[in-house]
Amino acid sequence: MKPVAVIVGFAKIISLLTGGTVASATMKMIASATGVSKATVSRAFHAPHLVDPKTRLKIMQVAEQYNYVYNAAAGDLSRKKSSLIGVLVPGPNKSFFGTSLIAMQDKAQEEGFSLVIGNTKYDCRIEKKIVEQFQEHRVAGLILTGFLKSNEVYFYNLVRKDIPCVFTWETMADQGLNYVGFDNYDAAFRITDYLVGLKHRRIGLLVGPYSKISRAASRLEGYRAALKKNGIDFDPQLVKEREPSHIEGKEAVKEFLKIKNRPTAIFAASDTLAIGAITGLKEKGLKVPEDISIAGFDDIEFAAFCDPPLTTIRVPSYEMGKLTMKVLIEMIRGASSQIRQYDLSTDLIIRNSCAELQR
Amino acid sequence: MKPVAVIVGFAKIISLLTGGTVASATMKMIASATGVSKATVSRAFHAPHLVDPKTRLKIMQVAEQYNYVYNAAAGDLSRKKSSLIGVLVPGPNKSFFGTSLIAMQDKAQEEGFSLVIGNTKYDCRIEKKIVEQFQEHRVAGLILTGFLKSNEVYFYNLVRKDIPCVFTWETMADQGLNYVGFDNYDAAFRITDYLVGLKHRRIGLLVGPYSKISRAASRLEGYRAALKKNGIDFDPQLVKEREPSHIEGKEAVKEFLKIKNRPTAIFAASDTLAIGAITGLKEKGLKVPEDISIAGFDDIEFAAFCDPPLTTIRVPSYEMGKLTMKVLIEMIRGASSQIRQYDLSTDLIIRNSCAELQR
DNA sequence: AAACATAATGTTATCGGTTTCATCTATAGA
DNA sequence: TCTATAGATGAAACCGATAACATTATGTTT
Repeated sequence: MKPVAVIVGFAKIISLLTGGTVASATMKMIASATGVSKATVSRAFHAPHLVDPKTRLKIMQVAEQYNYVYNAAAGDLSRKKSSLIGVLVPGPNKSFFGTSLIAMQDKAQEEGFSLVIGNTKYDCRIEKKIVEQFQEHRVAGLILTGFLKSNEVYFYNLVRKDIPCVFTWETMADQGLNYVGFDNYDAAFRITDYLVGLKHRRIGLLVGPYSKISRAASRLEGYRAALKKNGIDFDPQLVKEREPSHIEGKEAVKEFLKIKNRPTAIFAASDTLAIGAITGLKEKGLKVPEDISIAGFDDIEFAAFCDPPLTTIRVPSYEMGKLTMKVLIEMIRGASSQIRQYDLSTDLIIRNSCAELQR
Repeated sequence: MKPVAVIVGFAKIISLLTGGTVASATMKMIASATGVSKATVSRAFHAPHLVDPKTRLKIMQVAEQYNYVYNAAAGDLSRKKSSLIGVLVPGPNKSFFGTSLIAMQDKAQEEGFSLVIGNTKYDCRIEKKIVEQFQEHRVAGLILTGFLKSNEVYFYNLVRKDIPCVFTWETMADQGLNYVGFDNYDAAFRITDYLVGLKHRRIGLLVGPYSKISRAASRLEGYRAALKKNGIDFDPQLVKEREPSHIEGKEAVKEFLKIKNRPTAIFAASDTLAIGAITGLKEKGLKVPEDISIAGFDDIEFAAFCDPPLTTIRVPSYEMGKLTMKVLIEMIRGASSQIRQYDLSTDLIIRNSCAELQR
């Protein structure tokens, strides 16, 4: 009853042909089989114009026949270059993984680079270990989604070592750092200000690990600045620092409810956190936005499909990923070591999770 | 007004210390600086028990001082091994990227492997190109989320070449193939059967590119089998083959509505497609599940948060990713070339997007 | 004290390419 | 016809490590 037909073709081929191991061919082998030198074979691949078309053709045929596969490690070694690009990803950030990373991958592939990824899990020891792994692989360049503050000293080494680095998902104050990001501070400011515009004055903030990650810290600052501008006192009680996951959001929101004079609106600085918060609220029998307003950050694909649809900040994840990779590759190739800094713009997306405060 | 404080520490360090390029040190340099041979340095790192503790200490100090970083390409070359694992990802599958890939990454890291990822975009030429890139990098092993049917002949080469390969996200009929998957056929069968249990007899199927991807083909087969079991004739009109994206789902569902004697339920063989379909339906003023039932597949994180919450099949993405990587690494290390096949189980998750047919 | 095992280190070939420099044709210009 | 020059190829060093084998120093056994 199972759909065997689908796979049978493949199965047959394998069972027919499986046999002894085929030791992989080398240029040396191709060379002697063709009757030329290693050097000529090498040229035939990477500098065809330097070799007689006839010779080249013969080499290619022999290579084909021997099932030759180029050895990138050997090539990279002797050429002192690398076709690997390291991408350092923060925690299991869905928004990042889902969109920016794909964009980077797409672009890298087009340009003949392979991506090596590493996930820090917000742990600075892991972060360090991964960067070391990257360096051991002599990556041609590095993409960093910010860095953990505790590793500052460490990171200066990267820049100093002339590994092309570009930061993404945040802007860097330093003039000497390349980045393709957006203004986290400004975005947080705007959405908080929007909430105040809806008459809210007790506004909770549910934010990522700002003591570790400057991106999160900027959002906190933006939030504070918006309060200040509107003459609202900052209340530390109203700030909760959580890792951006659905479950953390759900639990944190319940703590907000316990505060006397509880917030009438919560700005969750990631959609995942926001959606978790909404669930938590529903469990407690509260309605969004009637009883409490929730705003998110990221505009992940599903922000528009949850109930209620989420008011949030749209971050240009795909464009950012693509541009970041583009810039990095240009740095890797180009001689120009000019500093490149791009600030992409974000949008405030108003849906239905925030309402004017009724009283 | 900007939060400069956050980054200023880093900035200062960099501006203070940025200077000339540091040529990266080699074992040879460490050796001569320490007054020992290259071999001893190599041993100091990888076989410390073979070297006098005092010598080792001195080597380590010198290495530290010279800021030495091991060169993996060179090491891999001479050792004829590799610490890279290739992961071939199908299209921009959020569910995969979001969860399985993270799991793989976590596990790989623990074991000292780096991940190289490639995205096929459902294009068999790209798929081939990526696999070639992987081979050029001499990846120690390969994780394949199925393969495009058009590349069958090509893939036999991989298996034949003794690159450890494990397939994931689907089961393979062939006895000689390693996989960690789940039964797509069975899962599709169950959810379709569930729909029939709700009295539906006109059930649409919105499925991934089954002519390219056997995983999708299995879901189609499961759907057909369930219909057959219940004595319902298969109607080709009710099957739409689409790439799994939100937008495709939204548009495809509108075509379903144009069919005379239109379906009363739609099984969308991916949650993304299902959520897109729900949006499309809402746009047309139809209610889910009152007017039409929608079932999904994957149980992505947000399936529980859309409106209405989605009835779907839960796929153990994280466990699958972790186990796949575990199996692969065991294959890479272990001498045992025993075939490993794991079928993980899926669950039918009933939420509110499907209702009994009223008439 | 001779014989031998063991520990610590050095020598050298090798992995699979790239690249510089030298060599050898073949064609063009004088 | 002789030299200049470009075109095609080869020889060999090198990239940065590893590992088999050789060597030397140290300690143990009888």
